[in-house]
Amino acid sequence: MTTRLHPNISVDCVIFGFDFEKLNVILVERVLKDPVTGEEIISDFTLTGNHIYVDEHLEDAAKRVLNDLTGLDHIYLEQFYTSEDPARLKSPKDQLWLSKTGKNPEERVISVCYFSLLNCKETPIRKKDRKVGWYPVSNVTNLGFDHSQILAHALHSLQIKIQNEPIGYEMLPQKFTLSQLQKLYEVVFNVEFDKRNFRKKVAKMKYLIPLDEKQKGVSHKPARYYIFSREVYEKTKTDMLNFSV
Amino acid sequence: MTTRLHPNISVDCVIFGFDFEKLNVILVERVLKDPVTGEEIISDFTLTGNHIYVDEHLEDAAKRVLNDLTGLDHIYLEQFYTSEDPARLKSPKDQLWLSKTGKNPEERVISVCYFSLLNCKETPIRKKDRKVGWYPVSNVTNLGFDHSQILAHALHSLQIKIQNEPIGYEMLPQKFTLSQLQKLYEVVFNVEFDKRNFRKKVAKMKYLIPLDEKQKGVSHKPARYYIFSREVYEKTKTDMLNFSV
DNA sequence: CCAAAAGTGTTCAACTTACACCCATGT
DNA sequence: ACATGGGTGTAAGTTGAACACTTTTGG
Repeated sequence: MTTRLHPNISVDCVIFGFDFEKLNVILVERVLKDPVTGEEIISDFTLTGNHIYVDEHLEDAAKRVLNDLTGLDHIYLEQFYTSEDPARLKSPKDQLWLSKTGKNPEERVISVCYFSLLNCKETPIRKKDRKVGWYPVSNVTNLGFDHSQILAHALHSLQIKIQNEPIGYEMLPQKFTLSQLQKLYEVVFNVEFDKRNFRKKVAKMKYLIPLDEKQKGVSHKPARYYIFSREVYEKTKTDMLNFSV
Repeated sequence: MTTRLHPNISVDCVIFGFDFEKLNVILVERVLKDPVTGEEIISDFTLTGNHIYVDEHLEDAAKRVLNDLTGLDHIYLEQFYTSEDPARLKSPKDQLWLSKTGKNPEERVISVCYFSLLNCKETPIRKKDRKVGWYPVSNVTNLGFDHSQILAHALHSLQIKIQNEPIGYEMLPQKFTLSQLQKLYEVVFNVEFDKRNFRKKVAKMKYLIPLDEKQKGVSHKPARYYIFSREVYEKTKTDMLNFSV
C-alpha cells in the first residue's frame, strides 16, 4: 500500500445525525483570512472529505474521514452519488481556497460521496485544527464547493433508502421510545404524523421489540423503551413492491 | 478540451431494453484467441464502457458509448453507482484482457456506472469490430470484470427508481398498450399482476392518456393505444411517502 | 395541583385482492 | 369456427386518515 494521495479522486461524507429534535449534518468551517489586513476573504462551510490514497478502497477513505472526526469505527456508510463536473471546483472562491491549502487548482477532482448515520448525542466530535460541528440540515445554505448539491442528493437518497430499509435505527440509541422514532421519521421527511396512526403502523413491524424498561427522571409519564432487532428483521423482511408514481 | 483518456476513470453503461417480452441488456462479447493454436483463451461478455477524456463530463462519456452503439442521442441516463475496489480488475482473465488490448493492467480504474433505458424494437445496434447485442437479463451469468455485480446493482436501482418516477415509458414506444405496460412492470420486478387490478391502478394515473387509436393487423381484439404525458405528470405529481419496511 | 408527554380506539373512506366471462380480430 | 389476447365489475378484506381523552411522572 502506497501512501500517495490520488490527485483526481476524493470522497465526501455527508454525516447525518439525529438529536431527538432535528436532522443535523456535520460541517467544517472554511475560513481564509487576508494575511495583511486580517479580513476574512472566505468564510463558509463545507462537508467533510478527503482525497483517497492511490490504492485505497473508497469506503476505507470515507471511514478514515469518519474516524478522524469521531474516533468511531463501524459507522453506517452508504455510497450514493459521484460528483464529477469538470467545473465543480472552478468558482473563484474554491480556486482560491485550493491554492491557499496546497492543492493544485487545475486538477480535476471527482468525488465519490457517502452518507453516514449517527446519533448526535452519542457522538463526540473531535475538533482538530478547524471548527467542526453539527448543523441543522434545514438551515444549511450556500456550502463551499458543490457541497450544497451533494447534501441535497444525500438527503434524497436517505429518504429513498429509509423507506425500503430499517436504517433509521442507526440514528437512535440502542433503546429508544416510539416518540423518538416518530420524530426521526418526521424530520427526515419534513412532515408530521398522527401519533396513534404512527403507533399502529409500527406495531406491525415485528422487529421493533418492546422492553420492560421505561424512561427515568422525566417529568411526565415515562415512555417504554424499544429495541430494533436486526435478527427478526432479516427473518421477516419481504420484498417491497409498490410502484407508486 | 484535451483528448487524452484518463487512465483511472471510466464509465460503464448498463443499457436496459424491453422487447414486449423480456428485460434485456446490451452486452459485448469479449473473445481472445491464442495467436498460435487459435484456441479461445477468453470467451465471455461484458457491459459497454469506456475511459473518459481527462476533462470530459462523465455523462458525456456515457453518451458517447451510447451514441457509438445506437447512433441515438437523448437517451435516458441515470448514474447509479461507482465501482471502485482496487482489486476489481485483478482477476487473471481481466489482467490478460487488459494487457492484450493495450491497457496498463497495473492502473487502478474506478468506474462510474450509468443505466440507460431503451425500447429494443426501435434501437438498431451498430456492431462494429466486436459482437454486440441484446441479452435477456434473467439469463446473464458470469460477465467479465466486475460487471455481474454492476448489473445487479443496476437492476436494483432501476426497480427503486421506477417505483418513484415514471421512467418505464423510456422503454416503450410513444404509443403503447396497457398490456405492454403491464408486461414491462412484470419483467422489471419479476412478478405477475392481475390484469383487472393493474388496469384499475393505472387508471388513477392521469398522465396515462388513452388515444382514439387501436392496434392494427393483430389476430385478436385490437388494443387501445396510450401515451405518457410528461406535462400532466409534472403538474399532478405528489411526493411519495410510505416507509414500508 | 400543574405541566408535559405517553398511551390508547373507533369510524369512515379509500384501496387491495381475488376472481370469470364476453369481445373483436385474423386465419 | 377457432385461437388469441383485449377488455370489463363486484364483493370482502385491509389499510389509511381523522380525531380526544386519560395516565404517569417531576416539580
